[in-house]
Amino acid sequence: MNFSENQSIYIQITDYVKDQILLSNWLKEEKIPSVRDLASELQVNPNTVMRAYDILQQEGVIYNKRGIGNHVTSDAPAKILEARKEKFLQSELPAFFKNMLLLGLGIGELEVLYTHFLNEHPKK
Amino acid sequence: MNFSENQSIYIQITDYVKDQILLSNWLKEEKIPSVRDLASELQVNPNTVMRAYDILQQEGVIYNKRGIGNHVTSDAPAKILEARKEKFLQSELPAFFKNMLLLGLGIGELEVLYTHFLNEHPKK
Amino acid sequence: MNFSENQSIYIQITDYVKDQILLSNWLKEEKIPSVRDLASELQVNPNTVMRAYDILQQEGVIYNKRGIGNHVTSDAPAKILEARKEKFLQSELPAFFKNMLLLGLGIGELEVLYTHFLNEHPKK
Amino acid sequence: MNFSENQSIYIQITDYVKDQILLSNWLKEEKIPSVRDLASELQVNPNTVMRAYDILQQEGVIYNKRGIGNHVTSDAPAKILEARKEKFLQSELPAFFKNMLLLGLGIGELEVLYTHFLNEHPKK
DNA sequence: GTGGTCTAGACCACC
DNA sequence: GTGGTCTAGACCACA
Repeated sequence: MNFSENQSIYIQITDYVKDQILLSNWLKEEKIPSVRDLASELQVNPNTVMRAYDILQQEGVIYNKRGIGNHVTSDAPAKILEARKEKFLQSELPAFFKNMLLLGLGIGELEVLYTHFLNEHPKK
Repeated sequence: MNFSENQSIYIQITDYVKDQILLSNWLKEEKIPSVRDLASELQVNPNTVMRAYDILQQEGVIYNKRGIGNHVTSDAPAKILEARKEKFLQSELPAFFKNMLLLGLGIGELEVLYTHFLNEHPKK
Repeated sequence: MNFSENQSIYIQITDYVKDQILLSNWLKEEKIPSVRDLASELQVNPNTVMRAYDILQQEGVIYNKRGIGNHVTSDAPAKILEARKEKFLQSELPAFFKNMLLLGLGIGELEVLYTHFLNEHPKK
Repeated sequence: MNFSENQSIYIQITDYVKDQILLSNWLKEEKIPSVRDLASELQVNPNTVMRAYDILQQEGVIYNKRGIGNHVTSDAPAKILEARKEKFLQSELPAFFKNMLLLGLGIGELEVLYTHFLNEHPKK
């Protein structure tokens, strides 16, 4: 995995885990990779993975069974999706609209660009 | 002004200055607020404003008349617009469309949200 | 049984066993559940129960008859009660009183709360 | 400061900070010691103090002014007191009453012990 | 084997 | 000066 320079690694790891869950690669109530395993897979220090797991636990996305490992909570996918939606509507959308105004882009032009985008990124 | 937690303050200040120029609040060849004045207005350390002005100078958005102050360059609005457009098309737009897909949002719903936004942010 | 997050499970198991003895659910010289049985009943790893039994043996609360199983010692209730009393008076009581002061709780209010508690936890 | 063996150091540091606030040694909106300063004062690694400060930030007890340092929030004392009260009523009180029952201690005897305690710990 | 804690030390962005 | 991130490595409790 290649990490972006703009964001701290542990945040990118939380996003990575959430993606795996949303993509159903890691299922509800199933064990996820141990701290050490994921660390060696992603080529980072175990402490960094630990920090990501800490955050995910606080967010209720994973939980720990002592001595056994971390597991996906049953409502993890819903929570993740909800949080992303919230963030999109609250912060990304207004910023996007503001940019449209500044750049003089109307909803009509946007639609053209969107159609373009869909053609280049067809559903699998 | 309220600063976001996610970005460094000096970057937000450069954006603020650029916004003022794009909105024609600060005109070409006109003097902009001194480092000290803007610092006290925005409630930040003068060094922070200084750093923002440094960057704006490097980008050719403002220039310094010794002993007088900083001024907007004559091609500032064009430059800023160009850069914003570039960034918008290259990185923001694809990410935005990707999120629309993820959240199952169509161009129709987007139009409704946009109309809403326009009503809440009428042009002066 | 629901285990607290704040304490290790094997400690909670020793407390559980001691409670059973104090409540006369498990009598002197009687056989107590085997490691496996208690483990499956409490939904924990047998090693964890084993560790708890080890400690209880060292404390002289239970003893092992080879090939037969663990039994409550004849002086177990007295020992447990003595230890609890000691701990209660030495550490819990002062901390409790200190908290009462901090929260401005008097002996009168405490009595009300205690009556409440008794109503919700009637003796069998 | 002497740390207990039973609890992780960073938790004890959060309690230490809360105590300072409750005792009005550190006032609302005032700067608290920097990570490095407190670390050297308490003879621990800066990372350990950092972890404590992280938690306190999440709890809304302190907040960070970038490049300047951490400060006590204005509602910190109320929050801390509220949390301690909650914990006392929810977990300490029931455990305490349960012990009273097991040890055959009535409210009358408790009152005697409390009077005793008050005599030994007079208000300053 | 699992996670959790702590240290030492480096480097960085920011003010 | 401030906090924040990351690494390397040790040690421990727990299952």
